[in-house]
Amino acid sequence: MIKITFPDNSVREYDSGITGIEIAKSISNNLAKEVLSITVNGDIQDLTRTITTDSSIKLHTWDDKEGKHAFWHSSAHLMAEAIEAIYPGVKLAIGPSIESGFYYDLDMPEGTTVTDKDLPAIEKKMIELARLKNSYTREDITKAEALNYFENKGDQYKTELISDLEDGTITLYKQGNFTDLCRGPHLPNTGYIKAVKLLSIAGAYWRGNEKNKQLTRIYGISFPKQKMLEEHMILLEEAKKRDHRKIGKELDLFTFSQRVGQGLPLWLPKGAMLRERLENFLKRVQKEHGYLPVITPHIGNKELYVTSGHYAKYGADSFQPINTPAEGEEFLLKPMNCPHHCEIFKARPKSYKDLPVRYAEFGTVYRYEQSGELHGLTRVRGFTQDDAHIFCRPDQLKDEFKKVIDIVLYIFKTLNFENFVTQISLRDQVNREKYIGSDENWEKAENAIIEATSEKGLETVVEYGEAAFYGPKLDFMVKDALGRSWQLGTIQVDYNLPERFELEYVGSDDQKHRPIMIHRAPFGSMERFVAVLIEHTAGKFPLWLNPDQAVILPISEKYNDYANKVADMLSKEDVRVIVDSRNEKIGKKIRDNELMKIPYLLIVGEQEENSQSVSVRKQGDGDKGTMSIGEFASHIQEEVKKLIEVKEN
RNA sequence: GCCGAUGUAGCUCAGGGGUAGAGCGUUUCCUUGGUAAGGAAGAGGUCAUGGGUUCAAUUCCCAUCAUUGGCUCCA
Repeated sequence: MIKITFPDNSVREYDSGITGIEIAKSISNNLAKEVLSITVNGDIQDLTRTITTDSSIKLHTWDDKEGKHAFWHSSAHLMAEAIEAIYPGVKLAIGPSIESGFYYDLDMPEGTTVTDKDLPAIEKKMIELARLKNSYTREDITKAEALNYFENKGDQYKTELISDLEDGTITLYKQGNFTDLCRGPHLPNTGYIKAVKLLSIAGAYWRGNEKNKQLTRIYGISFPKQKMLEEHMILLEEAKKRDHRKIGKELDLFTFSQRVGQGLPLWLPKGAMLRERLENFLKRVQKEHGYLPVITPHIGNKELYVTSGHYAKYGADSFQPINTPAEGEEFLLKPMNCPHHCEIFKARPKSYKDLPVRYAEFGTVYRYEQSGELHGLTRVRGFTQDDAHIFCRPDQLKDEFKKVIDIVLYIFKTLNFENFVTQISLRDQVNREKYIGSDENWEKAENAIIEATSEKGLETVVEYGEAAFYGPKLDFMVKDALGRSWQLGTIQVDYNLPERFELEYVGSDDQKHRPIMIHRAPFGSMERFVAVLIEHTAGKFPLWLNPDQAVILPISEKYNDYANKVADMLSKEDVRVIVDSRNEKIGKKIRDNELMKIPYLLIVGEQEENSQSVSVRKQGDGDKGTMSIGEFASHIQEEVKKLIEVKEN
């Protein structure tokens, strides 16, 4: 007998050689049906593996990510089996489960291409194979045997993967006629997979390197019940409705013009109003935190960027220099504000008593992003950073860094961004040639970030290789409607630019010292931030940000004059209000303005004119009764105040 | 930049080898209304651009541009 310990610390005894699925069955038949994988002493395994020693276990169902992982990973194998059956000669690369589903990278036989039209046939084959309920069976073989097997099969990707593995046992998984190199774990059999949807097809480089061959990647998702698939598809539809590109068009926020150029957004009046509100909000916060405004030009002499190191790093892939009538004179569209700000710092001598200085600018920068990478407002070629650079002494660094964290968190809190990931982006541990600066400075900078975040009690993930070329970063990542992650806020510690620009201050010892620089942008860029804000709110912006806070709807054209009078009065009270004076019935006006997501609809007709009032209707919430004009104005002011000030603590 | 898809009216889309359609929007007129679509008439398109095949191309083929799903990149 062996002792099995469960997550709640209860212990049961079983015969040695029991399997996970049998343990589940011993608890309840329902659990046995739902369980998908098992963790045994910290090791995720198949349910069908035998347990022969005292162990602590956890059974995973669809509700755990470990359970989904096994399910989707098995689905990837099932898809590969189906594809091998339909396209003989296909070579398989890798096929993992991902956060939402799975994919497989394939090298299609010469002359064969797969398009979305072929996906239903693969889905059908997968379901057909799933119904056979073939077991996923695990087999341990030696490295030599594995190499031999895949060489015979002519699968160079698998042989390459195996060659890189340590000597020793290698595991294969088989189901039906399909064998794959795999660590597992997998479902007991293919019958668990009841519903499959192949979502898209894309190119992906072998091992993620663009110098390698491009393979065909098929993304899919699968479920244990047909109904769950249907629900998931509805969810995807809902997410599409929140897409900032769609809402941006519907609400007249921004547009693009081919004639202006790709990736160069045009902010329409309503979008500009929204953005201006955000900028004013941040300006107020920054003023309270001791930031000083600066303004710099959109271009800079090429030498500026040679000094900063940006030219060597990005020059070839950027907008190319602007020439002047003078021989050999070249200017760059600015891709960064920091070199300009360094020159501002340098313009006057600084004492240690002057530090920290914090220069802030909504600086528009231009970067030649690859054409395939442009995406709505989230990835563009011209954008405005809510940039600031803090120049401080070493003894001030950590404290300044923590203050910036406070600003970012305050902003996220005010805007109800609750689901964000805080990522510490450090140097690549192996490839260091892409970074500038001394190891010593890098270590100091990296430690400063690690200490500041831990003292702030921030939950962070660490990513190596994600640092900027001049220093490590703390990034705040937020997801869009479709689950894609975008970097918004960023805080970066930099010892290098002060060196390159020979920045100095005079210390209390009357000696020259080098300041440390913090780059920071809480929004990241106005473009990207507004995009994510649109997706978070589905266009229902908080009252203090909405371009129009209220729209006045006259019952008929007879009341247009009164409507305009009300609009004037409210404007004087700083309420942003418009009048819908179209010759339409009131029902139509209500519908149209509800769809435009304007927070308050004010209906005015004979009764309101007589009593000098408005009939208030809240967006999505119906009739709120009648108020005097003054009452409504103070109601709006109160609501705005609550939204942006109560969260201060 | 790479692989795939897409490009028809301001927007959302249908159509299809014989030079075009719907709904919404817009314009004009009727209507002047009480909490999510009142009615009528009209305007609006070199079917992304450039080549090719064909008696004939918006439709088929190729290229370019743009958009888009990914990949790589992202100061």
